Amino acid sequence: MPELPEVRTVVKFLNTLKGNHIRKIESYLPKMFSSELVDKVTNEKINEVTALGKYIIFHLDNYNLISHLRMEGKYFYKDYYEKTKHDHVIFTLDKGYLYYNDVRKFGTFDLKNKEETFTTPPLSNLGKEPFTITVEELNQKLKKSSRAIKTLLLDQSIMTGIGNIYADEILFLSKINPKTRGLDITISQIKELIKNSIKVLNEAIKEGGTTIHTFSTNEGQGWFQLKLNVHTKAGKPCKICNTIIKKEKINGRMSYYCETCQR
DNA sequence: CCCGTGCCCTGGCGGC
DNA sequence: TGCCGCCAGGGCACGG
Repeated sequence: MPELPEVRTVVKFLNTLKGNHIRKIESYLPKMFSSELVDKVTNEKINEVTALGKYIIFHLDNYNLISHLRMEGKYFYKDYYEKTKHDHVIFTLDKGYLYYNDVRKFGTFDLKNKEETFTTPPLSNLGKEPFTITVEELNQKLKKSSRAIKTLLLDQSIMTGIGNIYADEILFLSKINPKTRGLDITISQIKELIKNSIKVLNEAIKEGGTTIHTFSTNEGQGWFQLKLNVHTKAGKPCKICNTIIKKEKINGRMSYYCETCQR
């Protein structure tokens, strides 16, 4: 499931394609990529690809194409044409083909005029990334909520970029129980949360992301799964204190944590 | 306004 | 061995 580090990895790869025009688009899933999008995007040039949280932004000539991979969306580039299973959108470029592949069909595409890109949903709903949020800004959002900190870390309108894997890892490093209410989080804990969010995300970016289910790119898979402390470690001993890692659903999201280290 | 729930979708896995 | 049923999971619509 692509979170900020995986999206950064994909964007790095997509930027190798900039300068290409999108000469033709085949959409096999109009619900995901409508014929109106096909018409508008055809013949536009990919000038730049950037990321915001978990969103990919293709900067075209007249529009910005916003892509979200959700659970299993992937981009593949080949210099030849070969439609495979679960390829839903195929972009013919000046040189080669870009394939959008998505087993669960959860991914989304939005097309925006340049000036409305960041001022309309979905991007206008996002909080800052952990790299730029301040302690005071995060405090303002957490202190009025009785929801669990795990849930709040997943709320993209508070901070953007963190998903289920990294939320568990960040809480472990910060020694915070995932069920702690937002309003019970102290200022020093907020400092820890921001510090560890940056640390975990940067390390994961360095590893090319985390491959737990199927995340991969043309560059291959990511390797951060080898550095996970708690996520997917149910039944195994905590690396710090040997307590067995607990697996528990919190507000509908599977969560992994150490009951001893995270109080 | 705030929060919880259900939905989208399909491969993989547990159970029998 | 084979088949059925259930589950994961990000973001959004909806309802209390």
